Amino acid sequence: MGVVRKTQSVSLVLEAFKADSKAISVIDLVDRFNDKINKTTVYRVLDRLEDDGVLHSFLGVNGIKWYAPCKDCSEHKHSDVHPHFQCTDCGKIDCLNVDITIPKLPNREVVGAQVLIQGKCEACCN
Amino acid sequence: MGVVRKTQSVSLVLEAFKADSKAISVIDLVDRFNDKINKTTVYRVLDRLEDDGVLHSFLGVNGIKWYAPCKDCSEHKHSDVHPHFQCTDCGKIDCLNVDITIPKLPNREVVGAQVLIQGKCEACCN
DNA sequence: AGTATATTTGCAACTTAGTTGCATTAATAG
DNA sequence: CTATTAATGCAACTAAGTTGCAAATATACT
Repeated sequence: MGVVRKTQSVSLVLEAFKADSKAISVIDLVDRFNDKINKTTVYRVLDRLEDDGVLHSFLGVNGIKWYAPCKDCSEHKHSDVHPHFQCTDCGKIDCLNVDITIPKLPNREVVGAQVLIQGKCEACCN
Repeated sequence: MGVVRKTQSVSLVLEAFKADSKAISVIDLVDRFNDKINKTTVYRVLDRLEDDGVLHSFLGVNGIKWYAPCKDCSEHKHSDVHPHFQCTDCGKIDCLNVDITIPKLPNREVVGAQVLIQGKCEACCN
């Protein structure tokens, strides 16, 4: 179901994620492409790529949207239960390959969770 | 150090939290008091109450700011490691009295974490 | 290749959450 | 009850994200 067309904008965005394979904030992407892709288009491309299971999104410390490449996400079932780590020094975000166990909650039906761990990243620890 | 004066605005805001003791979004508070307290003042009162360790803040699903009464938070050391639960049906948020264990991360210094669990709340499960 | 169709894009204008500066008001100390 | 300092209201602003619509472009079909 190639709902997502391989346009120039899509290629550019995907290249950005291939380059450093970390999470990138929408703001950063909009800024990075501000002479090549329109702001609105960046938002829409990211939206489509998320729908297609290529990227997944989450919120950083200030409620800013970030995207990262999906590894184990399929189009319909996003396994977004992995935590993200945001550095308080440089602000960069990594996806962590760790599983966080969400406790069973009586009388509640859990469908997902967002975990954002804050601290100093590997680079900033030196 | 009574840096926070007991003004009318502060009393009104505190009453709101005493009333239902759940988390309340800033948007809700601004709206609730829109004929009694100026929007800017609501933001500033919440800010001060958080500094004083009376309330703690966190972000809901759409990056909207929420506040909840602190139980074990002191003025200088906020023990904000408890998770929050946001209902996907009614949108309300509870503080959970559960501890989430953050895994040890090699080469990183963890200073905190924000955990937002999503699902159906007790009321909406019936 | 050339054309039809549907998706994608750019633009401008808008919405919404949150912030800032500054003059006025009100709480507390003395 | 006055002086001092913190708190408030207002208006204007910032920044992230959205919407509608006309123009452009990718794909499917012949």
